[in-house]
Amino acid sequence: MPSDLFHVFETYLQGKVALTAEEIDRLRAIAVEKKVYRKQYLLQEGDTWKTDAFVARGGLRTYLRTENGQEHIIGFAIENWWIGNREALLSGQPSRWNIDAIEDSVILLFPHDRFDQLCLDIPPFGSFIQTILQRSFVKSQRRIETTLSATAEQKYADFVERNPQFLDRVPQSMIASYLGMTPETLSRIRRQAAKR
Amino acid sequence: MPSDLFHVFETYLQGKVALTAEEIDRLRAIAVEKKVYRKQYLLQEGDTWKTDAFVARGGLRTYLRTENGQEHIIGFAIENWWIGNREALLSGQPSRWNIDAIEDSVILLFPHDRFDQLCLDIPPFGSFIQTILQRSFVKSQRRIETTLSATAEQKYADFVERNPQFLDRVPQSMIASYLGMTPETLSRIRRQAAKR
DNA sequence: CGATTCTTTGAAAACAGTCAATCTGTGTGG
DNA sequence: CCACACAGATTGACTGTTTTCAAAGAATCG
Repeated sequence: MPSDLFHVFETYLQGKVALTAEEIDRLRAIAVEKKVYRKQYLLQEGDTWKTDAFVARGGLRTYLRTENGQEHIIGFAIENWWIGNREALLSGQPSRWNIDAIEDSVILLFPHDRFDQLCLDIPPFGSFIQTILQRSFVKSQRRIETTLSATAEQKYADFVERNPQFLDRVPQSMIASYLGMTPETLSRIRRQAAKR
Repeated sequence: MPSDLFHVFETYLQGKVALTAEEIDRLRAIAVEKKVYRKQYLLQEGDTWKTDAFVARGGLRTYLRTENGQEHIIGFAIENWWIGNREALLSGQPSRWNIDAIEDSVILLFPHDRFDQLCLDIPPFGSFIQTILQRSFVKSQRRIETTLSATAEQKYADFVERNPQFLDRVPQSMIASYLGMTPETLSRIRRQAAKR
């Protein structure tokens, strides 16, 4: 099995931002490929996080584990998504989150210092990344909205509508966790909704 | 009453980012001061939003009104905070949120086009603003965490710890809305917590 | 097939929401 | 200065939803 998945990233960039071959080479030069098999960690709480990370293949989850052992899912990421922990990256502090693989995955890791430098050196790339970040922010605010205003059933309907790509790749119990309810509740809600 | 509160913004910038007098003048040149009295709107759902906005005085709330008339508070902002609707700003679409004043307030409005240009023209300012945005993102993720993992009582304790500056300026019923509970529930929680 | 993991179901308990009434503090007008 | 109105906060009784705990059913994988 060949394992150079940088081309996935190249394809992703196409149509999103116009870069020269040299510029892409500069990105390639700093990319490190990392395989994370199912149930393995990409990041564990307590560790530091100093990279920008792109999922080239597979799927992962980011989650918080509380003192009493409960896991709360912050988010999912599959191929062509960015993943990581902005808080730990900006603060330099140990991560409070965990990231592990739901499927065998391949991640491209870009050391943050160098990545940031490339954002400055290649303005179109920099503003592209900035847009990605701002969209993440908007998404996270949308999630807060839904959390505040929607019933459990509406939350699930909203998730199905906005994230159909996860439905068949993520266990239902993890979706429940992401939505802030127990697996039992989600199961019952689905039964209710199916009746219509 | 003199009404030039740009100096509040200047004071805010000091120590955060080193700008020359000319650079500050360029910011001043595009700033428009707007008074928003208590209960008046800075932004109404359906309107477009094309500015970056800095609160020079007073306090405001951002909230979502659902079909059945319920209000859900997205956030608060007081002097020295930025306020606005990034989703509407980025998309150009009509706002789904409302922003109104909790106290008589004065806002500095920077037309987004020109503001963005200044971020490019004055790199230290640009990266300062970028940092602000990233911190907002991190904050919003923190809020999601708390929503998912904390009990009602923990949510309130967390709010008190992180946002003491709002406690004596925002009605308790609005804090309840922000935390995703009814005013009655918050009242009961406070009584419980006081017993210890 | 057997083991493991995930989902579903049921019954009881805990929790938060609703509705309605009362209480408290603030500010206004007579 | 007092009386009143108003907004916000509290309290109680009740209802509805979600969680918890336990067990049984699917589905998946080696």
